[in-house]
Amino acid sequence: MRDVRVRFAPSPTGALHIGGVRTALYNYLLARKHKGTMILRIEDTDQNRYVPGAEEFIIQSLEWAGIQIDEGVGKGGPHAPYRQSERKEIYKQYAQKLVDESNAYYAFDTEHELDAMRDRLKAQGDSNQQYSSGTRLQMKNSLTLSAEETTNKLQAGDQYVIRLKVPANEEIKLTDLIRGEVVVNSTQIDDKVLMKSDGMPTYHLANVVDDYLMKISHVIRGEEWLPSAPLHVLLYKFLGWQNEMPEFAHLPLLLKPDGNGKLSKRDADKMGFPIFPLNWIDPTTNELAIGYREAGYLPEALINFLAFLGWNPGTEKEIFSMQELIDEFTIERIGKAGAKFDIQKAQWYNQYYLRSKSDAELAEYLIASLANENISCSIEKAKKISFCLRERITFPKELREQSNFFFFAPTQFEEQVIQKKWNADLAKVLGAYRDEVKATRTISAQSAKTILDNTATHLGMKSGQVLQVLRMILTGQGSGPDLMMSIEILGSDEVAKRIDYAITTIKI
RNA sequence: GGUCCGUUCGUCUAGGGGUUAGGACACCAGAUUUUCAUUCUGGUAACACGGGUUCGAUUCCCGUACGGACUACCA
Repeated sequence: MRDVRVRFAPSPTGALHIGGVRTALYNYLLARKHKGTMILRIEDTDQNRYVPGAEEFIIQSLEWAGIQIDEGVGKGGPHAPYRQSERKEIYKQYAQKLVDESNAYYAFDTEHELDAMRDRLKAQGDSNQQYSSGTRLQMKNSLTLSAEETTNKLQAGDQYVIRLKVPANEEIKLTDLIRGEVVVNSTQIDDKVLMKSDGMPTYHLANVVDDYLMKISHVIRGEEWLPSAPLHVLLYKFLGWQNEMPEFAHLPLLLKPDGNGKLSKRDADKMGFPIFPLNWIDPTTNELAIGYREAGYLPEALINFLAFLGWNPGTEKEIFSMQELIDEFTIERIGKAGAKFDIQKAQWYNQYYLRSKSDAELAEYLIASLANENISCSIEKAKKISFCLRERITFPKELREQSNFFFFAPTQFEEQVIQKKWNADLAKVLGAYRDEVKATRTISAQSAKTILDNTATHLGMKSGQVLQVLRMILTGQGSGPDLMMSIEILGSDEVAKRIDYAITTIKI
């Protein structure tokens, strides 16, 4: 098997989409599995759609996701430059070669003329209105113009494009690693523009030339490219590179969660989940789209989730680190059908990976988010809080949200609970409990429990009768983490203070 | 419209000529937790349809339906 060299080749027309991350991931997994090379190539041949910042966004996103680039934009390498806009001259040579060998031709048709041709064919009831073997001789190009006219036009600086001369009625076969053999009749393929009038190549030419020059072994890309894959095969053939042609694998698409169609930013917004890996501010609208990172997803969770959208190891194991994915990954086990995007599964993965963090790691996060609000907290306390909350959270930010009562005493209590449970006897128990707690300098969850039991029993009650109210006056909430552990963290002084406040405030 | 690709629980999927069609997420119930969450146990739930081939088809073949992608001087 030849050296595995794969590329992720996005176009900087906006933020990198989550589907793009998956495509990059599959490329990366194959590269790492075979000790190959992962290349990042930027396909910026459309000057009109270029979005500033998109390239940096792509690089940062991959970095965050843990997808490492070995060669390419931002990294360099033996086949630089890796930005297609900087390789114009290279494409021009190959386009010229194709023209010289009569596999391509100059075309001078204006946009208006092209529209007219399509309208005419449509009116005739033609099933497809293409610039192809059937129609090219009715158009204005170097096949219909005399050599002299063509030369004159070129020299006069007339606008032109170079089109591929696709032969009529030839079976073009290709083997897709995911779909098997795909056969298309060349009559179905139109004479694709290879070089645009602005001197830039189109995707088709640039892609084939670069994949050849960069010695790409496997082209792993989205299914939307499958229809044009036969065209690419034809290009390899015309350029004499059929023996070096990469293997193709066209990935099933990520579909929207409800209904059908491919996943779009609109769907994600509607359902309330991120579509981009990182925060992205649209440069034209200035609108902020929250990224997976900022929404609290851990990269290992996202990667595990994404890997399983269309691929599985054939076993019942569902938790995979990047290294395990690399070890197990094979293209053969990629599914054929599109996968609906299910954010609930992503959340489940997130919860799993978040839980596998140590108390110290969670504490670090908690301290940082508290620091943003100028609230100080010792490492010890933060670790205890993390221990209490770790089983209760899906996202890191919940650590801060659910720990609020540790830092701020409740000032009001739920009417319903108080109305229902509060009475003179209970107040008496609470008063006694406060005194006992206050007398205990350092209170532990264990001692908090013992004291409560004793106090309640002594006054003819059961601790269970007091617990709900005690939670309410201590935390302001009807439910939450283990109350005795919470008391330990709060400390005896604070607990006494809060009970005191409740007793003096609540009047029945 | 044309070309290409696809179709197993609600979702992601395993499987494969004879299976109680397996797992995970979600959902529901019970247990644990004197709260909630967690955890544990259990449960509901799928081979798109019609023809072949075959002793037998969810699995192979052909159609149909449905869905998707593509059909630009966009990638």
